[in-house]
Amino acid sequence: MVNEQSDIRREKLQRITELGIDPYPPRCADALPIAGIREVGETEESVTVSGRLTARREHGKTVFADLRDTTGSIQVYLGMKTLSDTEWTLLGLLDLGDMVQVSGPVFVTRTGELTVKCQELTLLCKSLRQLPVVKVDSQGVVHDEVTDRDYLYRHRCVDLQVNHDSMERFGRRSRIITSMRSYLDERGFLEVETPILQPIYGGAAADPFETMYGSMDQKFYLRIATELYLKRLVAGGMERVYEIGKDFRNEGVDRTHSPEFTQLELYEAYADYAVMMDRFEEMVAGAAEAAGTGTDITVDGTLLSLRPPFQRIGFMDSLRKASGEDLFSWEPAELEALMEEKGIACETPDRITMLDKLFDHFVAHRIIGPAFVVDYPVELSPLAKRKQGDPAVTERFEAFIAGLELANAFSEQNNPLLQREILEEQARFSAHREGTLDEDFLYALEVGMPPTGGMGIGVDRLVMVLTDTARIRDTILFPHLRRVDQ
RNA sequence: GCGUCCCUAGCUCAAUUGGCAGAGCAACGGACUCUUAAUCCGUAGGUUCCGGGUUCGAUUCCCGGGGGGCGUACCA
Repeated sequence: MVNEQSDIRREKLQRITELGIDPYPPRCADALPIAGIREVGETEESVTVSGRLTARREHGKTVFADLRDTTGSIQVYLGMKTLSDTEWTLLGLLDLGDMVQVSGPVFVTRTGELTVKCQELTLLCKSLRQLPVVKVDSQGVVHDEVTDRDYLYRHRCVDLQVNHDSMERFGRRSRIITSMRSYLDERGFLEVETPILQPIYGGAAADPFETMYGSMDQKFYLRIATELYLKRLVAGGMERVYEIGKDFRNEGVDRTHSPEFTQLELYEAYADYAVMMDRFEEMVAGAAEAAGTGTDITVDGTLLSLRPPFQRIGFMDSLRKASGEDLFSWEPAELEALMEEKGIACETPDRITMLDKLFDHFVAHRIIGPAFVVDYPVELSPLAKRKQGDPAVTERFEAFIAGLELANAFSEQNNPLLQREILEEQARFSAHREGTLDEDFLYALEVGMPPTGGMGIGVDRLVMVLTDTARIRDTILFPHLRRVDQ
């Protein structure tokens, strides 16, 4: 489709080429980051800076332009007298969005703006698309901010350029992940990669994406968790392992759920869920520092502290307190009546599922935290060990911050006979399973896995908390959108 | 999946009861040698998401489709 705006830019491109200028040169001279130039300040010496043209203010034989790179923005002064004829002509053919390199001394204008006086102008890349022009006035008010989420998600390259917050958020995401990786690396954890395509899926309860493996003529699934493979590695003698990667759950999308999301799973031999609590506390505090927020953060207007130790909340206790009833002694029919009264839907109204839903309703989403919910009923925790002295509950916790479930951890079940029994039982009742046991996982447990603590951390959600972001999609660079046929 | 709201120029948004589709920014032409949402004069820019229907006439009302936002459900 022909569009007048891009026609104009293509024409300019043509004229630039006719000037003997390569609009897409293969390389350019070394340049200082803009932040570096701001540090140096005024100087007679010539500096070189590269960036994208974001604004232009013309005054006849003089032009002021703004140049931006990842480190910041700076004003450039371009005068007809200080440029060659070709450069001056080139300047007239530049558009907002073009990338250029300028060289010259740095001075301060009458109005106090640090400015590079351009004595050499080089085009680095001609932009053929007109991007939205977002302006910020002297009061700091943003004008014409782009708010069309569809447009921004479909063209993240535009979002990153016009929305400073977005660029900032993804920078923080990267630093958060780096800090967690460093934390684990420094403690002797081995980063590994396990299959994304799996013949049998497991490690969580969720609908999988299915695919066909052509040359094997077999159905495969995109993993819903890395758990069962990582435990195989612990059984094999990799005593400390972790994986940061995508899991895929063929489920609905909402503010806190993305079908493709990033999870960090780690397993530590000779440790238990109490050790995992320490790990979580330390990693979150470290990630907060890396994100530049420190441990006192604000999420959706609420102040909270990420300084360890985090609060412990009993699953059953908290439900008892929050509901004012001892729901654990209730009959299923009574629970069902309460569910109906509260308007909580439940497809499989067995006692334990209902208790879990009631917990979500009364407790989970209201936990500001940070807090560890402990003592989960065994029925909800098929891969966790039972608590000594209280076989009704498991050595498991879920970590909550600002109402979000951020982590799930337990002392891993390593009794192969018990694990088989539980998984077989599970397979009989769970709608999510197709009755396929992961025999190779059980084989690994039979070979023998030492006492082990394991944990999964929802990375996208951690980023949400540490960047005060309301939607998980805003922490994912390329969230899924329906395909639109053009 | 269900409910609800939205889709108009490159971007942000108008358009009375159903009556000539408009503005700001960006773009284009011109003026201007320290501006910074630069300013001033002028110009162009539209499949009103798509397809039907009602009507003399549809951006507006109705039906169907597409995409998105929000809420809700599913997600040990």
